[in-house]
Amino acid sequence: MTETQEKILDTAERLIGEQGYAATSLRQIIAEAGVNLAAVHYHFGSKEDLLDAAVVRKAGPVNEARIAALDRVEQEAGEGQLDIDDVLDCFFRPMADVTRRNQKFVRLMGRIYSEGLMPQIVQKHFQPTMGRFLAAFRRALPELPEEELLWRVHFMVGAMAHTMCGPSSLPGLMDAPVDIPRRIERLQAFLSGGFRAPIAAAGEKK
Amino acid sequence: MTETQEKILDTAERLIGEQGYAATSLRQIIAEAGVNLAAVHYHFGSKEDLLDAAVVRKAGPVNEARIAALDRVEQEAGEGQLDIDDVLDCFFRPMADVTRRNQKFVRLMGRIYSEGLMPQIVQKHFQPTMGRFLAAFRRALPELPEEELLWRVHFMVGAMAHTMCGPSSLPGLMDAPVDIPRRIERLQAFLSGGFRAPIAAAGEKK
DNA sequence: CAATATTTCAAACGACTGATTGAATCATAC
DNA sequence: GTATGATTCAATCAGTCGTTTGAAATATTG
Repeated sequence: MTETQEKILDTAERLIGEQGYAATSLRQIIAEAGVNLAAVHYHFGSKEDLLDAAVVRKAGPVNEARIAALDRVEQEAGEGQLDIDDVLDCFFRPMADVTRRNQKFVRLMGRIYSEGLMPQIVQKHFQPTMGRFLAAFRRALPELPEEELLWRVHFMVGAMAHTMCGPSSLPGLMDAPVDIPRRIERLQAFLSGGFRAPIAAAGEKK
Repeated sequence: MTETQEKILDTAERLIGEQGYAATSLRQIIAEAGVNLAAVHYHFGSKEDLLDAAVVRKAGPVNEARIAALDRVEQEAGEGQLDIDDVLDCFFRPMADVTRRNQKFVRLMGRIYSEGLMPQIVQKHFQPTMGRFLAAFRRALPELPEEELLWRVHFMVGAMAHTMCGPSSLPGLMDAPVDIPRRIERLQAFLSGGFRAPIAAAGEKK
């Protein structure tokens, strides 16, 4: 990994995280990175491959740490039931850890999910981890029907993506200090309550 | 409101909702709407103003219905405490209602929030309603510190935006029938549990 | 019908997009 | 020291972007 490649990846990670993929041009990236335009295509091939490289560089270690933590928790549990808070912890703690060193990547991840324009990237880099965690959620919440479980994981991803993307648009949070690990703690507690909630009755009219 | 204007707004609502604002070009909109390119600028002024018009057209009635529902619930409660489920119902039921007639707008709303590139639009059209609901959430959850409450509302918006944006990327939900009102019921139950959850201890190390 | 106002149209504007080229520069190895 | 490969560079490609223009077409009014 040359210095040029790292400068490109760092800048792409930051700018795409802040502005989105479609709204960020290669020329803006290379200008702020201080490299030549052709270097992007020489090292990465295309704009889409650049995003892929930026994601895989950071997502790989995070997902490995998630799986490792889940392995540990599942081993401790043996045949018994899993605790939903432990599963959530396995999922969010590695993200909080990497965030302590670098706030930019988690915003890129939020964009990836929110923008939703690159399902193949989500598929390639996050789906295997998601599969493992879906199984863990099932074990932690065996009374939840499969479809309800999938939706609740979907809600979790949405809340996470929006939370990681940037400062809140709510008046009181705009100028709050950006303490993302604390944010993740709050999110985790909120999601824990959500996962434990009773299922909505279908078609209730009040 | 001429037929041309409606065709433009309908198509913009659909395409921007599906693809995002930056990724959708005016030429794609006018091609699918079957109108001339200049008509967009003649009727709306600019691309940004077009988005604004598409939002205000549908968001206005939804937010009015939300406020009306909240008025009713608050009147019934008198001086007493509000029920969080009632407040959530005031917020989500008008959205579910409009969704039963038109699924496109709620996806556009999701995009607006997710893309986060137009804080001024969110500010202009959603902030007044949000202010009323923040006060209601405070009354329903008086034991929650202000900052925690703001974050939980933020999580709610994120889960909502992601859920409204489109089909889930989770394997089991990709080909599920798109029953958005049912989706909203599930989301509401999930959020109810989240809002009631105990607050996370700060900096817990497990 | 004539006159006025509103709306539509094809054409073009300059700026910007992602991508490509071939020569220049650098590093490494013989 | 020179040959070889890897990397950087300015210049340019064809295409698209949002926006503007002025003339044609349509609708409205007197």
